[in-house]
Amino acid sequence: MGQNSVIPKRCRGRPQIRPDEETLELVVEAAAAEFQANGYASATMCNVAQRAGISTKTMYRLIPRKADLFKKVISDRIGQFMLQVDPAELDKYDLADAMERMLVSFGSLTLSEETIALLRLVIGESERFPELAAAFHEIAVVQTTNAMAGWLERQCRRGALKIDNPVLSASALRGMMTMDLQRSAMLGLAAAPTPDEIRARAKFCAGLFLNGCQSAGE
Amino acid sequence: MGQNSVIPKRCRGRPQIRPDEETLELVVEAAAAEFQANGYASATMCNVAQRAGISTKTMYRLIPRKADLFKKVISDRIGQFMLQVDPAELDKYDLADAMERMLVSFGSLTLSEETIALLRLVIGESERFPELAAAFHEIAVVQTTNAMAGWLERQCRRGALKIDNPVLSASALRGMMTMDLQRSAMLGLAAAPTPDEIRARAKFCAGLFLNGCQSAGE
DNA sequence: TATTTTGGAAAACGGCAAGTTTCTAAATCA
DNA sequence: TGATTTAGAAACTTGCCGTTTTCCAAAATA
Repeated sequence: MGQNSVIPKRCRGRPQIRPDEETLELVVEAAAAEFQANGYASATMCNVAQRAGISTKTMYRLIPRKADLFKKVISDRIGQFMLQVDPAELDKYDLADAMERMLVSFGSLTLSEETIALLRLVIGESERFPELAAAFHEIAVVQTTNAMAGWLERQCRRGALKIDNPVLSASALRGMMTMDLQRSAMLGLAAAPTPDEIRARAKFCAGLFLNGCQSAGE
Repeated sequence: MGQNSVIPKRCRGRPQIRPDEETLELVVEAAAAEFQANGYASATMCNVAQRAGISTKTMYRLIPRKADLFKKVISDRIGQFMLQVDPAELDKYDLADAMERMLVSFGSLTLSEETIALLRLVIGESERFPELAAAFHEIAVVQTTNAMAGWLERQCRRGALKIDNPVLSASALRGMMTMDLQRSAMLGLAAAPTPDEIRARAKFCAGLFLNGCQSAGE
């Protein structure tokens, strides 16, 4: 039985150049480029096939609908959005440094060229593909917010922070860190920020979040 | 000369039902609804004419290209984005209240159904219409940020705040106030927030911005 | 070599939507 | 009333694109 699945059952006729899975992978990569370059409506299946270096016939055998191809492109890429927050690792640093590091991770994730292109596509097509919008939100927003909120809560238990609503605080933190940078990039008005820019903004946001900016108390 | 321009020069033939300007206004409103409902690519000129209650012939006489119609819809609506920050008015309140009020104004502006629909359109079509993206950014982002930054700077001069970079701080403040709410709405996952929700978030953000959340100093 | 299976190029098909045109009715002046 | 000008409905043209199909060369087995 193990042998059956390993040994390729050679049959008559011209053999496939690649297994279908590999060809499909080529198609999905080509489609990602095409959709990102032109958006859903203006992307054409002919272009996708050309980018992939195969004929439309072969492409349609593997993935018969444009809408399905789009869904596959998006959902394959949504999986990248896991924000790794390792509390034990972060505990090695003092509070401000730890928060800064968390924000750098988060910023690098959400401000990459690829993420921004993906988000632009999902927003633009959220009417036509609401299930993609929901999936994106669940993974890229809810889960990363929860990861940050969990870390905040941990700091509260340690007595380092005093927060009533960690989820709300995490949401605010995300917003101050990435909103403007992400939107400028989505609108095509700025390149995705460099690591240095991300670090600088993380440092600023950590300071603001922890200390506020009121001069009265100082 | 004044009379010449006031007296309508009646000429032979069937008179227009409305002056062209009014008809064009109908078209633009109809187009706004159509674009918001379907996006640029899926909106059809036939639907626009139907919504406006006119024929395609009349519509094309007034605005010959779909792309031009889209530009007109968007740029007509970009003008609404002036954030009014009246320092004299805000000075009547204490710092936290004043900031809360400013954030409520800002939130009401940027989190309305209409603004969110507009932003979604601009983002989705920023490849095809980069000049619209640039105009939107200048008016809706740069100018409102500057208005907020100006107010922050004023508070610094009064000694109420201590801020190195008011523009960066304003950007952070905007982000924490609106990012998540706006994105959920843009993705179609939540309705635009109610005035109560906006007020609550403004209060939270003002507190966080002014005081931070570190418990060590308390 | 004959048969079988595969992939590619390109034509064909069908529908849709941008933009045009034709035809007719309405409304006004001479 | 007749000439003139305009609006609108609907048919039409045109071209694009998703999808299917045809035809043929390549590559394997028997």
